[in-house]
Amino acid sequence: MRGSQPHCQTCSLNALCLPLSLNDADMERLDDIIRRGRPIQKGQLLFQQGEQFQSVFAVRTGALKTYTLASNGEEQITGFHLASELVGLAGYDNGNYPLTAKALETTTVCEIPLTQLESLADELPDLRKQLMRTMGTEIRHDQNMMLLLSKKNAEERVASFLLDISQRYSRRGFSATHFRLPMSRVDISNYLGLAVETISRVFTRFQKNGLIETQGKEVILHDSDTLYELAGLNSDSECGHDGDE
Amino acid sequence: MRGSQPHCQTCSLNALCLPLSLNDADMERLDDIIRRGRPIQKGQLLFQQGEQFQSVFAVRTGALKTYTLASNGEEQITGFHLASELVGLAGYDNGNYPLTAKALETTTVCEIPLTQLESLADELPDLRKQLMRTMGTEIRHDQNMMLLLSKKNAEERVASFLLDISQRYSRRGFSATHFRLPMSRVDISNYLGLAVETISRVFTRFQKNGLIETQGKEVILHDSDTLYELAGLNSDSECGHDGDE
DNA sequence: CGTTCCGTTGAGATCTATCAACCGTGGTGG
DNA sequence: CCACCACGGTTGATAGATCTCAACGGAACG
Repeated sequence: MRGSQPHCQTCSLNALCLPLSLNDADMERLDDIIRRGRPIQKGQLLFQQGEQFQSVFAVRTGALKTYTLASNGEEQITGFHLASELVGLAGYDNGNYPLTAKALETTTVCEIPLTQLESLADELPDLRKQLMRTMGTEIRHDQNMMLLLSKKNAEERVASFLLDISQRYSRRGFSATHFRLPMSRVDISNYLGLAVETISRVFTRFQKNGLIETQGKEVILHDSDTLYELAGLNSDSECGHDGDE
Repeated sequence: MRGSQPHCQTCSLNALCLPLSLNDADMERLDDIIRRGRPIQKGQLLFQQGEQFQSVFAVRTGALKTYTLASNGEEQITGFHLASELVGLAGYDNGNYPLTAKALETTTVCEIPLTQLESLADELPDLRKQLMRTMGTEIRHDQNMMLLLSKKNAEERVASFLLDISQRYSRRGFSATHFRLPMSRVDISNYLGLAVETISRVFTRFQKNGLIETQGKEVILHDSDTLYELAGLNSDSECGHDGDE
C-alpha cells in the first residue's frame, strides 16, 4: 500500500479495521505487535484448515476467500474478505483453524499474533469489545447466509450477493455501482449454493433486464433499487456481510 | 429444577454451561449476577428481534428456538437451544437482538445481564476466554449449517440433524440413541431448509430402512453408523451444533 | 500457436416444493 | 358421551427450479 513499513496510524483503512474504536495510544500498541509480511500470490494459502491457530489477519490489499472442507472433500466457501476486513477470528474457539484462507489475487495482510493480541486485549477493554463485536458481526453474517441459502431462489441470492459486495466497496470509499469482482463465477456459485451455470444464467438475465452490466469480473449496477427489491432488503439494511469477519 | 434458589455451584449443568472453565471463586462471582426468572411457557418469547440487547441467557430446563425474520416476514430458524446451552450471544455486536427466542416447551433460564457480565469479564480473563470461545463455537456451527444448506440433500440434512441432537443429549448424560425432539416437524423443516413433507418422507424412509424408529417426537436411532455415513461425518466429529451458542 | 481455464449457452434429468387429501389426537362444548 | 374442530403429521400426484451433462467461445499464458 505504501513504501517501507506502514503503520496503523497512517493506514487509510484504520477507520474500518481492528483499530476502529481505539485511541492513538492504544492503536500504537496494537501497531507494535502487527507483522506485515510478503504479499501472497493468487492461489496461495494464508492458513489451512487444521493448522495450529496462531494469528488473526487483516487484509490490506487484495482479497481472500475462506472455505471449509467437508469430509467428502467438497469445499464450502464461507466468506470473501476484502481490504480492511479481518480473517481468522472464526477459529477462535480452539487450537486449530477450522477453515482455509486462499488468496483470490495478489494480497497483502497484516498479521496479528494471537498470544500478543490476547495479552493486549487483557489490558485494553476497547480492543476487547471490538473483538467481540467483530465476532458478533460474523455470526450475524453467517445467519443471514443461512437465511439466504434456505429461503432464497437463485435471482434473490445473486442480487443479495451483488449488493453485499457493493456495500462493502462503498464503505471503503469506492464506487457502489461500478466495481470488479475478485472471485471467479465458480467461487460465487459455491458461496451461494448454486451451480456455476445458474450464476451465469442469472447474470445474463439481469443484464437483459437492464439491472446490471457485466464484462467478465467487471460489474456495473444500473438499477440498485430493483436489486434491493429482489434481494428482499431495504436499501439501507445489511445484505449478508457486514464488512468485518 | 430444584426448590428455592439454585446456584451455579450446585447446578448439574455447570460443567457444560458458561462456568465451564471457571474456578470456584470466579464461579461464585458469576453466580452472583445471574437472575433466575419464572419459567416461560411454550410459545412465549424470551426476547424479540429489535429489542434492546440486555442479557444473555442459559437454558436450565426445556428448549428454545431462535429465529430471524426476513423482510418479507418469513422466519428462518437459526438454532435450537437445549439445557446448558447459551442463547443471545449472537447479538453481541450492537444494541439490539438480531433474532427472536421462543420457548418450544416450558422452559427455565438463567439470565445474565450484559453490563454486569461485561464488567465481570473485565476482571476475569478466564470468563473472557470462555465467552470468546463460545462465540467461536457458534461461528463454527453456523458455517457447518452453511455447508449443510448449500451442499447436502434432504437425507443428508436429516441425518446430520438427528446426529447433532443425539450428540448434544449424549453430552448432557442422556441417551444418544433414544430421545425426544422438542421441536415440531415444521420447525425442523424450516431449520434444515426443506418442506415439512420432505422431512416427513425422509423420516418414514429412514424408518423403513431400519435406521431409526419414530413415534411422534420420540426418536430411536437404530443404526447410527449408517446415519453418520449419510451425514458425511465420522462418528467422532461434530455435526452442526456444538452445544453452546 | 496450442493449451488451459473460465464463462456462457442449450437440452434433458432430478430433486424437492407445492397442492391436496387424509388421519389421529386433543380440546371444547353441546 | 359424542360431535366438532383445530392442529400436527403423513402420504400421493404433479409441477417447477435448479442441476447435470455437453458443447462451444474467448481470454490468458506459456
